Parts: sequence; structure tokens; C-alpha cells
Amino acid sequence: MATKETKQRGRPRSFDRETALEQAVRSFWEQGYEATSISDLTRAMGISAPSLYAAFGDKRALFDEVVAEYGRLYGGFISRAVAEEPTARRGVERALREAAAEYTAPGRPRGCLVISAALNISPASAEVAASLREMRRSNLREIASAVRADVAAGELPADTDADALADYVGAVIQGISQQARDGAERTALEAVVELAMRAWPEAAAESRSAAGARPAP
Amino acid sequence: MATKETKQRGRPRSFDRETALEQAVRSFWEQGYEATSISDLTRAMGISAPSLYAAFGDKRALFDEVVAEYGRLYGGFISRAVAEEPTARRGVERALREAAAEYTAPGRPRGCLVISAALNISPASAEVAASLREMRRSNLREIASAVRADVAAGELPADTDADALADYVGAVIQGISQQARDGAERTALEAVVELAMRAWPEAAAESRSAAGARPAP
DNA sequence: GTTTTTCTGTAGCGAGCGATACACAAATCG
DNA sequence: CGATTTGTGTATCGCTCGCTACAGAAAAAC
Repeated sequence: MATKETKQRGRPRSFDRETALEQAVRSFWEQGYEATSISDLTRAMGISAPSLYAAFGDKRALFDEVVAEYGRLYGGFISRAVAEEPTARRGVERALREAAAEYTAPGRPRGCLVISAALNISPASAEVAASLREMRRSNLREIASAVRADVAAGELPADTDADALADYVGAVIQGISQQARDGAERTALEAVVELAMRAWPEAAAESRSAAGARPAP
Repeated sequence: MATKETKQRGRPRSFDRETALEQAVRSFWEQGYEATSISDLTRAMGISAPSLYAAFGDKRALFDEVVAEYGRLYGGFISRAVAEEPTARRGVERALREAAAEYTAPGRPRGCLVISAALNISPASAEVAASLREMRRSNLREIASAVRADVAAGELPADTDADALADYVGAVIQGISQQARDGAERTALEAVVELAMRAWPEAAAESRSAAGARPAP
């Protein structure tokens, strides 16, 4: 699907589409959707406005591609951590630690694009905000699902409120992203993660034997 | 200072300045600094642009007044909670519970203006963002100070990292504000607060006798 | 070669932005 | 009363926004 089918017919594109997209990612990541103008984008991408519109459609379509690219390159670590670790606790702890690292990684914009790019949007761009919000909700559902699986496995107390726990994790992640944007250092955010994980419920003592085995959600 | 000195000389203002300011607070609270246009403001305040500029200066000066008014009417509860409660733990718990209530109060914009009004700002308005950031930092300093006082009083373990604990509380508050803006209900945020407080360090068992007495910072 | 297709650069569209010039209205002061 | 001071309404200003018309450039197809 992504490979060129045959030789293209007309004048070839004079810039690398992937490289330009990567610069668009950085621009939107730094300033958010509305605060990033077409002029900002053409400057960062090194192309003119008509080239941008020919290659990516309009600003909204470019942003959609940017979000997908961001997810592919930088944003998937939460889903990955929760899916790969054997317990919800370990998945969440890994996700939070990676968040502290990712959101302060040198040479990149701070924080999370999905969290911060569509804050304070004017009504005209409400759809963009709704789209990113749904992505965040999806992440929380994954976490809540992992928590429920741990409860079923006796890895967490039976009265654990999975949705509340997922909301809590989401609040901490959003807070970490925000503080990273405010200039917080990685070590400070790791200390926050350390504290945040102290709120994790303790497993009932007698049923910790089944650790590592988790039924599919 | 705020009272009229004598009878004013020229044509009197045809609108109530305080009421108009209150509408400006709502507009900036809902949409943030940059996403709120002068046109939005004049519509909400029920006055024309020249009247706005005559009464409040420019957009930036109006926003500064809005921030001050917001702090006076809605924003002081964190400082109040931390200052009035006898221990840092009780102060923070009260602050978080009040945040869950305030940020979802019916008939008001969701979340906290100081947290959300200057997110995703373009470089031209960087000063506005810096100003609100400094207010947030000031709140965290108050919390860290209360924590240090509790450590000195034996109310918290001697190895408690006051700055990290304050950063954690700040992250939770920002997360709660964000989720409130995303539509979370008060009860859901209260569950998040309940969980967040489980991370609070336990006092060393033998020195809890001095509860209620705290030396001034 | 000529034709066809596609991309690029210039230049500019209508709309909205923050902010204001200017004439008129409404009050106090003498 | 006239003079002075201050606020209001209309009608913009210069600027930037997202976006595009149009002509020319660069490739394949014939």
C-alpha cells in the first residue's frame, strides 16, 4: 500500500514527504493544533504552502497524519507496557516510568502530543479535541481492562474499582506530561512516579501464588 | 483604593465594570487566553471594542485582571486549605477534595483557569504562560513548605522528599483539572483523590503525639 | 519532438485578528 | 448657558489566518 506502484507520471516531488511530516510532528507537538499556523508549518517543513496542500490536504488532514505518525514513533508505549507486562501493576509502573523518560527526552518537544495538542481549542476545532480525547479514553480502557484481569486473577483485591484506578493513572500521566512541558526534569518526574505507585492497592496476601498468569480480557 | 474618589467628570460608563469582568473571566476560563478573541469578549461582556479598551486596556491587561479576579473568587482554595489545616496531609487532602468539587461545579467552566488558560500558547504570548506557571509553582512551594513543617514535627518520616511530594500533588491536581475539562464527573474525581491520598507517607509510629502543633515555616 | 501529468513558486483571496480614529453623546464644572 | 471631560458607536486600520488561482517547471507517455 505504501510502496510506489510504478513510475509516477508528472513532475516528481522535490522534498521527502516523510521528513516533512516529521517536522510537522515537531511543530504540532510543541505548539498544539491551533497555535501552529500554516506559515509555521511551511517554514519548519521547508516547503511552500501549495506543496503542503498538494501533499497532505488541509491543515486538519495533515494533523491527522501527524497524530498517526506520533503514535507510531513515540506514543505507543503505554499500550505496549500494559499489554506486555504480566500484571497491571507492572504494566502501569512501566508505563509511568517510560512516560517520565519519554516526556523529557532530550532533543524532542516535552510532554505528550495526544494530551496537550488540542487543549484550549476554539469551537471551530472541537473535532480535533474530541479525537484526541477518544485516544486518551482508549488508553484508560486498556488500563482498566488490565486491572480487571488482575482482580479476576486474585492479583488485586476483589473490591478494586478498576475505572477509578485507571482514571487515577490517567490523571498522573496527564500531570506528568504537563509538568514536563513546564520544564520539570526527568529525575523529578521519576520521583513523582515513585510516589504515585504507592497508591497501588495491595494484593490479598493468600492469593499471590498465581502471579504471572493472567487470563485474556 | 477601589472606591470612587469623588464624582467623575465626563460621561459615565454605561455598563457595570465588575459584571463585564466576570463575563471575561468565564470566557477566558472556558477557551483559554489565545483562543478567546476580542470579538468573543465583547459579545460575552455586552460592550463594544472601544469600551473594552477604554475600561481595561488591551487584551493582556484584561487577562491580568481576569486572573486576579479568578484567584479572588475561585482559585484560592489550595492556599487556604494548606494554610488552615493543622497538618500537610489534611491540608492536601482538603485541597484535593475541594479541587474535585470546584473543577466540576455546576454553572461554571470546568477545571482551573490558572492550569489551563495558557496551554499551547504561541511564542507571542509566552509571557502569559510564564505568569500562570509561576502561580502554579508558588502553590507547590506552599505545599512543600507545609510538608517540611510536618517532617520537622515528626508528623512525616524524616526522609520525606518534600519537593517530590509537592510535585506529586501538583501533578494530581493538574490531572484532575484536565479530566474535569474532559467531562469527568465529580464523583469520579473524588475517587481519584481517594486513591491519590493512599500515596501519602505514613508517619513514624512513635512520634504522632504532637499532632496538631506545627511550627511556623 | 509534442502531449500529458504532476509539482512548485508567486501572488493574493476573503475572513478574522487585536487595536484604534473619529465624530457624537452624556455627564460635571465654571 | 458654554467649556471640558469622558464614554460610546461606526467604521475601519494593518496584519495574519487558512487556503488557492495561475503560470511555469519537470518528469513520463506518445
